[in-house]
Amino acid sequence: MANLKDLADHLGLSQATVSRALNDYSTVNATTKQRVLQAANHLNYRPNTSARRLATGRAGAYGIVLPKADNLLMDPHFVDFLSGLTTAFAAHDLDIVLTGAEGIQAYQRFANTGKVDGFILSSPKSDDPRIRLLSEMEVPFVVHGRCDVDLDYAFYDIRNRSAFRDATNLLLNLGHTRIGLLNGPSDAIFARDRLKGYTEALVTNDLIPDPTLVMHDMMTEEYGYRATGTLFAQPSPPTALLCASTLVALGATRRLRRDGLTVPEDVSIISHDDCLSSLKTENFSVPLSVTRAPIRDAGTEIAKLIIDLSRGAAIADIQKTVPVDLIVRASTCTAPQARS
Amino acid sequence: MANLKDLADHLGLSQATVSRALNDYSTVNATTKQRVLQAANHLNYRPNTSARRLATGRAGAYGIVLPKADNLLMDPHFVDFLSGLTTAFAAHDLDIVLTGAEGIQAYQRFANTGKVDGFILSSPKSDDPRIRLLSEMEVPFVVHGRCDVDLDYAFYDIRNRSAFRDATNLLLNLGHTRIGLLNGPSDAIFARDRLKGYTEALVTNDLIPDPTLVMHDMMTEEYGYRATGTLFAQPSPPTALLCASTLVALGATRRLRRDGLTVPEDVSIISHDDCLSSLKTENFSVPLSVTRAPIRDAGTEIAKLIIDLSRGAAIADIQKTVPVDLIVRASTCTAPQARS
DNA sequence: TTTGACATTGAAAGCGCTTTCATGAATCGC
DNA sequence: GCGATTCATGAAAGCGCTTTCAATGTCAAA
Repeated sequence: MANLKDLADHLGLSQATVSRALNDYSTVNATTKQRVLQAANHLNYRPNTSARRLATGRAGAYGIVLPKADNLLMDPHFVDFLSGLTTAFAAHDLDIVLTGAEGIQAYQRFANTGKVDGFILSSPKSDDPRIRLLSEMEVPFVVHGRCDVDLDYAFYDIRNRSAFRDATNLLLNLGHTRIGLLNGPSDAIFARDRLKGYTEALVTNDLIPDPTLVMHDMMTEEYGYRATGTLFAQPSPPTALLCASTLVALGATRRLRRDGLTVPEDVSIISHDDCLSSLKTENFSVPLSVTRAPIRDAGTEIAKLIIDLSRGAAIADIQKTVPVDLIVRASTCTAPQARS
Repeated sequence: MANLKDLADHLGLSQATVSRALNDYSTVNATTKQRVLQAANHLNYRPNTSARRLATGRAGAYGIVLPKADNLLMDPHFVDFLSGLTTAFAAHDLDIVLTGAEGIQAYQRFANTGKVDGFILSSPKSDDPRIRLLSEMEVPFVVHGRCDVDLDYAFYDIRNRSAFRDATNLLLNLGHTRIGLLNGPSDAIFARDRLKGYTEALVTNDLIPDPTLVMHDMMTEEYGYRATGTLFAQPSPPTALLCASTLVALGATRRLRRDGLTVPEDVSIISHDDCLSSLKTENFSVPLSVTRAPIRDAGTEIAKLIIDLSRGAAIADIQKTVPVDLIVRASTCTAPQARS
């Protein structure tokens, strides 16, 4: 395994010029640069990352801290998110460092060791203490989602509120007046935003939101199944369902079918679709109408954002909220009572 | 951000002693050790990882290389696997480095830079070239699963063959003679092993395996749905189904229900269960009978294995094949034709 | 011919840690 | 009470790279 010294000796040059050549400094002669590059390639030279890091002070990696009892890692969405992240990082020769650790001070510990240049925060809580801590430490970070803190921070988020407002409106236009919402966990911001959009649409249409139609929980298949059971056991059950994820929608349809209800004739469904690669909504028995926002995109976008941020971009320029498509397929139709 | 020199100056000691104290050398006086530890804690000192790596030559991290167009990251199992891995690593203050890269030489590039001390290989192909490369490079690595190479390498695997043999036997004992197998991708070793176990059981019971009853594909929900459709469109459809994953089983049950078939009266189902945290088989409408092997355990075990391996354990001691439980729940019963 | 600007390169000082080797001081056996 | 150990510490070399600063040589301008 050749090192810089070997390479320099081999070329009869100083380490300095070789290093400069490899890092494409303009001050080094074009022909020597060529020579160096060739020799490096020939000797299969790879600069030692630790040495370079030590010299430059930059790690070339970004961290994701996974609390031990994390529901992040219980989340199939995380895989697709990671996928987007790593492909985008690969192009810049950056890595992502996954570390399991307990408590908020893990971030501090981690950043201070210089292992990473910054962090990516997933599933932020409403008043997430990590934001304050990292801001104070002046460590670059990008949040996937948003929080309720009066701090300026970089984030990437989708328009959850308008997405669910639009979806609700569509159902209302189809004549549905009792719409169930199988939402995500109540302490998640995205769930709160979706609830806002849903409520907003109802209120705008002079309907009084019925809290018994709204459920909150971790977005598993079973939750979809159970919550649907609960909703339809009510005296006046909904005629339409809004689901927070495709897995939830899957559970919901399973329950509906068990109970002899058909989609969309008896019940319309709109689900939020993160475009998980192992669960495609267009291939559902009844192709699902969805609010569509590929979570993979979040990964690739956040990669770009944190790179910009590390290069000194203003935080205000690293705040992105992207729109969500509403795709109508076969799981939505006119409400039963609105049909002749 | 204090460094070693600051700390040493502050204590009136040399960097050497402080370093030794922090690394718990026995040669340093107990009271000074105390003093150092306290001061370090007080000054919130964290040794710089790059410097330490450079000095020791060890990275304190293991790598997972994700090919760009990877189906690893399309796999919900991967999340649970990672979860196990990181929690086990956290206890040893090790990290995992995720890197996106194309081609096999990515491993070489990656190891040579000293970013990681070794690798974890997922979804090995039958004659996986990575094994040979890494063996030659003498870089520690543990394979999740097994390959068809005549090299000695460290691995962790579950007894796929006996698991599916047992499951098939159970179904045979219940009187089923036509058993569908919704297997994983045909180029995956685990799928091949499962097929072996399945075939073995049939042959042992004097049945001729019918290739039209065996399907291979990526283990998605849709695959379960479609393949089940195909199987039951046959002139003599199966009375039992063996599924390679819970997502596949989910798709299968969806299809069966659509086609008006009930589980287990019309069709018995046994699925392999990796115990994904977002999809629990015990909560299926009809609780699933399963061959059970938590993939999370694979993560925690592999973490231990690679640590041992790096410490110089013999490869022969780092080859683990764990048994799989067969759990009978409500999705299996006597074959229809075997009932009076 | 002298001078200054420019283009290339090298020497060497770090980056922050570990670890070998040397050095005193204290302790022991006899 | 003296050499031989043991204990505890410090000085300093090095890990492999980057980067500042100085030192060449070259060439056009004066």
